[in-house]
Amino acid sequence: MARRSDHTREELKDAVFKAAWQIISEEGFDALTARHIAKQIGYAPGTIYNLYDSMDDLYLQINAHTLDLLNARLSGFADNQTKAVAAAQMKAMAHSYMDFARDYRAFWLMLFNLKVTIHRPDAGWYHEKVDQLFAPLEKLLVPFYVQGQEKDHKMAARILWSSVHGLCFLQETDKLILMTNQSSVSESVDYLVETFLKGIA
Amino acid sequence: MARRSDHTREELKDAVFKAAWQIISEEGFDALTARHIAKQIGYAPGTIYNLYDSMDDLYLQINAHTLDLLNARLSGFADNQTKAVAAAQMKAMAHSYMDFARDYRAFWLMLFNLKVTIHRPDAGWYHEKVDQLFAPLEKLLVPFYVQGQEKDHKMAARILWSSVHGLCFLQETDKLILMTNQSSVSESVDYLVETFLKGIA
DNA sequence: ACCTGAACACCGTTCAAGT
DNA sequence: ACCTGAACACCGTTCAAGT
Repeated sequence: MARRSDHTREELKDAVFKAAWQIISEEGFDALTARHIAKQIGYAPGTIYNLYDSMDDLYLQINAHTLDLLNARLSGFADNQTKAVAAAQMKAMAHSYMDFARDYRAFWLMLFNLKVTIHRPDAGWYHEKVDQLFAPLEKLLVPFYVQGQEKDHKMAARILWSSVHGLCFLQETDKLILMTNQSSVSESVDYLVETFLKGIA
Repeated sequence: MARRSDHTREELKDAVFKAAWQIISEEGFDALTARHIAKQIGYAPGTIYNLYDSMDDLYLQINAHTLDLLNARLSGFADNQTKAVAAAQMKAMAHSYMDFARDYRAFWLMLFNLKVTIHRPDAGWYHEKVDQLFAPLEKLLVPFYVQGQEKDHKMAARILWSSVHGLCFLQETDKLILMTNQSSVSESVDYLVETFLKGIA
């Protein structure tokens, strides 16, 4: 059909992204296929490959946007407080993460999909977005470490982050049946944060 | 071709399982397809569906066997020790888990593949295998809790387990770039166990 | 009774051909 | 220059037909 003048390249790329986002939120991430998107936007499947390198590329762009949303949600916590306040903030942050996982379930799951690996040479920008996740937690941990303990401080942020994620992930994906009743997941997260902070105090 | 008398049903089912296991270990879990297995054992794809309900069913059987291997590896730790000995045992157990993840990488990853969900009504036996994972850690935590703290005790086992897994998973799948150098992952696990135990002591 | 293999409804990706 | 859509090489799963 030759070039369609009704959309610029950027508009079209955005239309693909938006269609993909909608498909995922309505039907889950495994419903995201090139043919499905093509039908949605009224173009041929091949067109998508004019705009994105591959479906994995598009998948990565989606994940990047999810990380932006997550970073925005986690960056609103105050820093440089007393230990007690910081502890409360950390709990709130962990719950914020769990809420995000529920609010954006399909997108959050995609971040940990084994199908997609990020070993492409140009994915430095993606790893920077991932690194941003640690910053707010590191700030909250400031009152717990003195100068000269930078290594432990950084390590603690990553450990605590991984731990909270581990609990959240195993719970949400039903990979482990961790709890008997619903409420005790957040109870566990609180217990984890409390215990960990008591351990480093 | 009618019935082939060269194999009993059980032998054939076993052949499918073994072929699947081999394919996974040699080419990764995404190489596991019905057609691939069929070619390997010299049967038609349809035959697999005589022996297993679906590919997901076979997938679940593979996971079950992986859990058996994991349970076997983690069950060899002594219990009812002093706190100090128990702490050392817990670290060793955590490292054992990380070693298992590396030794059986493709199989271990399958346990957490989002593609497969275990919401089938007859999967109680599977969840029992999963529950077994907590038992050895619970035993090691005995010296840290007194009577009346059964709830915290059980919760602690699940939290610690999830935390170690979280670290291991994010590291092994490159989902987060947690560490700068290789050695610090096990360092982190040690720090986690130490800090957590200090927190509950 | 067991196994086949064609068939159905899908995939991601490519690329010659059209406008 | 852009888009098509057929083509290629795959999927999981089913089931009439053969022995």
